[in-house]
Amino acid sequence: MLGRMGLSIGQVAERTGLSVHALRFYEKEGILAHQVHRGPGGRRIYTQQDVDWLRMCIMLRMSGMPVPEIRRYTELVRQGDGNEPQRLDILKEHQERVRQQMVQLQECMDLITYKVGKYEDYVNSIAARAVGQ
Amino acid sequence: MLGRMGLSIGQVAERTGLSVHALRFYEKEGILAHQVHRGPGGRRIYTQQDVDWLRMCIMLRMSGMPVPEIRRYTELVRQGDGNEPQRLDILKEHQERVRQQMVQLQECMDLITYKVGKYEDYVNSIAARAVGQ
DNA sequence: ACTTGACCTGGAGCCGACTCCAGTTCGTAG
DNA sequence: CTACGAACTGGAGTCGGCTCCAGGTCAAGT
Repeated sequence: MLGRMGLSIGQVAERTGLSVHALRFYEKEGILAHQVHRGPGGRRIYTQQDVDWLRMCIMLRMSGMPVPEIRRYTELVRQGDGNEPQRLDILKEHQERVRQQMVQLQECMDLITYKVGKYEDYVNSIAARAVGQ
Repeated sequence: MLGRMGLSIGQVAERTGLSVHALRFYEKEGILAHQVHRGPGGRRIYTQQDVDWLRMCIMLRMSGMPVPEIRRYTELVRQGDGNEPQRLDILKEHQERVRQQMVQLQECMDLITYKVGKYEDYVNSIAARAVGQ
C-alpha cells in the first residue's frame, strides 16, 4: 500500500514511536521540514526524510527543547540556505542547556547513589544480624 | 525574628529556591517528613531539618520523580524504622530511571554536538571564503 | 455490496506541577 | 495607631504537550 516510497501516518507512528495524534499535532505546530504530501482522499503520505527529520525533532524534544523553539529551527531550515548562523545559535544554546541538565542530573544521581549505598548497608546489616552473625 | 532556630516560609523559600506557593503546595501534598510547626498567629515555622529534607526532595523532583512517589517515600520515612527495604526499593527504581535518562540525554547530546560541529564547519568555511581565502 | 479498520478535521479534555487570586490576619517600624 | 509587608486559606487558573472525541471519509478484503 502506498507504494514503497510513501508511508502512512500509522507507519510513521510505528517507526518513530510517536502516536498518530502526536504526528498531526507536530504538523499543526509547524514541525515538519516540508509540507507533508497528501494522497487521494486527503491522507498524509510521509517520506523517509520526514521520518528522519521527526527522529531528530524527537531527540530535541527528549532533551527538553520546547515545541516553539523546534518550530523556529524548523522554519529556518524551511527557509533554506543563508541562515545557518541562526540555526547554529539555536543548537548551541540548546547544547548548553542540555549540558547543564546533565550536570544537575549527575548531582541528583550522586545523592541517590549515596542514599542507596547507605540503605543497602543498613538493610544488609539487619539481615546479617537476623542470621545470627 | 522567630529566634535563631526557626525559619519563616519566606526564609525557607530563599534558602531552597522554591516559591512560598510551592512550599505550601508541597506541604499539602504530604512532602514534609514531619508536620511543620506553627507559631502564634498560625504561621509556619520551619527547622533546618525541614530545609535539608526539602533540599533532598528538590533533588528527587529535579531528576523527575513525580510528587506522588516522593509522598510515598516521605510516608515511609514518617512511619519510622522498619521499612528501610521499601525505601531502598523506591530509591533503586528511581536510580535506574535516572540512569536511563542520562543515557538518553547523552544520545541527544551526541547528536546535537555532531550537528553543531557540522554547522560550525560550514559557517566558518563561508566566513573564510568571504575574506577571500 | 458491505464490513472493517485506518484515516480525516476541529475542538475539547487531561495531567502534572505549580502559580495566582481574593479576602483576611499578623506584627513590626515609624 | 496606622501602614506596610509577609503570612494565612481554599480554590481557581495556567502552561505545555499531548490525547481523545464526535462525526464523517476512504479503501481493501470477502
